[in-house]
Amino acid sequence: MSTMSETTSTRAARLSDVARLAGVSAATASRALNGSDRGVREANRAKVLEAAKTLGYTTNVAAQAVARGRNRGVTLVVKGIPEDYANPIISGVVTAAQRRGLPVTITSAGTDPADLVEAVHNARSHRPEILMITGGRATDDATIPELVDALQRYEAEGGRVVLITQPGLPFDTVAYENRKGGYDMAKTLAGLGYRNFAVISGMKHGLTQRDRTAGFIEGLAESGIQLPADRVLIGEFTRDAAYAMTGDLLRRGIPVEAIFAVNDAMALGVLTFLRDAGRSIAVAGFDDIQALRDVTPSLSTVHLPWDQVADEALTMAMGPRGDEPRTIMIEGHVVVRESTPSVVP
Amino acid sequence: MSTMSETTSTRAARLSDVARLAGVSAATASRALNGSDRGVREANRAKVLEAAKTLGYTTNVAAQAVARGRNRGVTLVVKGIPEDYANPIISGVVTAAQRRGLPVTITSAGTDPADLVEAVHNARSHRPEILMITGGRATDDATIPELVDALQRYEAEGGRVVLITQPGLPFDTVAYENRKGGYDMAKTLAGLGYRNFAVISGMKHGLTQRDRTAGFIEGLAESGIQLPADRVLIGEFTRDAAYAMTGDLLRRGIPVEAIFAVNDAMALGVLTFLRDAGRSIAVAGFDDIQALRDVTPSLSTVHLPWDQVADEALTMAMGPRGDEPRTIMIEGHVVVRESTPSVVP
DNA sequence: TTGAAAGCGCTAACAG
DNA sequence: CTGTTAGCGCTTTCAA
Repeated sequence: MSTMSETTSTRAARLSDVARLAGVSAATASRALNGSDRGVREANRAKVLEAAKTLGYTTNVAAQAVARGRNRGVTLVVKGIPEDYANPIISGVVTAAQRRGLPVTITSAGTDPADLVEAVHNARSHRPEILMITGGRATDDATIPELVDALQRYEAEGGRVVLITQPGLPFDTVAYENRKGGYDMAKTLAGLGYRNFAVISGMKHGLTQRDRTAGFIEGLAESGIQLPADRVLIGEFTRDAAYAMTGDLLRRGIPVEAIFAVNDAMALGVLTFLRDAGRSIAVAGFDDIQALRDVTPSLSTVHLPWDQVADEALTMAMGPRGDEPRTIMIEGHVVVRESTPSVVP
Repeated sequence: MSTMSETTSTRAARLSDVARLAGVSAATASRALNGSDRGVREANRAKVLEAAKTLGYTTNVAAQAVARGRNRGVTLVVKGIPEDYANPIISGVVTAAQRRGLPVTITSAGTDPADLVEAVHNARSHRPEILMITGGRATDDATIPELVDALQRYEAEGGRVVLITQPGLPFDTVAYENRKGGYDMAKTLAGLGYRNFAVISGMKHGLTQRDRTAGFIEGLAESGIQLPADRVLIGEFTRDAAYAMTGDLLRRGIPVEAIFAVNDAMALGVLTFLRDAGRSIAVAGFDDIQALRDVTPSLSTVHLPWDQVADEALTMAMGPRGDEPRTIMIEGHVVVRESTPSVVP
């Protein structure tokens, strides 16, 4: 009668189906397919593998996770994927995990602090072995206690937590020498002959930008240059905000020779504004993200070894847990490119 | 004796713990916490919610998935995350799913066709409601049958599959009018006054680039311009390959006025090479990815509405399945920017 | 509206 | 090396 439309909702093949077809017990099939054990006779293993293939069997990871109590692999929580399309940490972690044969699951949290907490709750509900969190943190973040609580509970339950970028929380952390990077950049720019600076920075309470800015100011001071407070502009941590801030800055008519943006995305905004405005001012950034390598002029910045960051994080997560939370600091180094030509005679 | 180190490996709170604390049955707790039902007295619901909070309870999604037979949300399989850091589809899907309150899981497949198959197997093992796959496909891809098989099984088991970008497979698909885009671009460039062209294209059997190239050639032909076969260069589908290919092209000494790269990433490679070589030739791309908006000269390209693409895909996936696989074609439109100035007198 | 009980598909002792 | 037997934590009939 009815046209043979595919209403036939097959049941997915289960382990027991495979076992039956192979003529072994479910336990043996399990061992052959997913067990870390070696204990399966070769003949049986082959039979099971073949049965699985003809049945199109796929492990039900959910069931596996329930039985084992944990999900294999790492869950990476990233703040604001939609905005930050070129997040270098994502590809770093994916690559590093792939190399170790670990499945990675990426989940995106909104940019709001509360979103992060929610995303962590979600991630936790998947019971992954490793939970990695990346994205800046602010000192005035009211959700921190809640976040820490959720994470601590998670660790108490046997999960491993590694934070990237957010030092100061009681968990294993990989962070960068933001202050030193800013400091080095200041020295470098001073060495290049610049004297009049401005800093384009992000949210007032953001840890990352605060340290980078502080380091920069310190470096200038050591070079005998005082940075007036009104030369530090603060706004959103984005390219667009930086674009706008640069406009504000120039409109004030201050004779700036070089602008330090606390990250590359913002530096890009600065660069673009200057180009649009037909102004020629030196610009430096921080991060050295891949996505910017074709920008003109090429951007002077503080290079951060992203793959290494990801790798250290994973190594930490896979090793035994220490008595105390550890923090690995990654150093960057200044790379001078075209955006900051020497002005020394 | 022993320092009170945190060896206490707590068990994660379970539903039954919550139920006990709230003084109700597990069934009721379940209904209050995750059930779509309404049938729980308000007083009880409140008690359960509070108990869950004090216990720091998080649903065990794995167990939930086992019990329900499916995992809520969409799993997005992306080809080659590490390389393609600026994949516009990722952010589109994340955004669209977020808007609908659907959890998204992103998994990365290598660039090799076999990797895709493996990634699909993996994704399938999570039993998500919706499986979305994105990434180009080649006509000579030997793994297609296997891929189709895995996907069909998945659908037979009740899952929903949506392909983005890979028309011609028996699944619901969202694709772009690649041919038309290439065609329009050719007409546009011809209208701008260009006469001598070259095309920088990707893998020989790649569907996407093939269509874009074919459309472009057709558009030129209609404008009375024949494109000699040796003006179509073929290589990897990447910025770096395009960079190298442009070098090859110019070394041949052919008088090219405009280069059409089949995607923006490649166009970027072309642009950069030309800049490095100090040559001034018009360049056009395809995709209009966000990441390139600050490039100089700004890139003329075929704009594709990525968010709409993602949205259509999700709408398709959430609606009822049709008798036949449907394909939604998304049209792009040419955007002329600085990289292709008019040469008409 | 609520609870008891029977699974969901898999793994992990424990014998054999 | 292999099978048997319990669960893992949650949902979902089915009765009450």
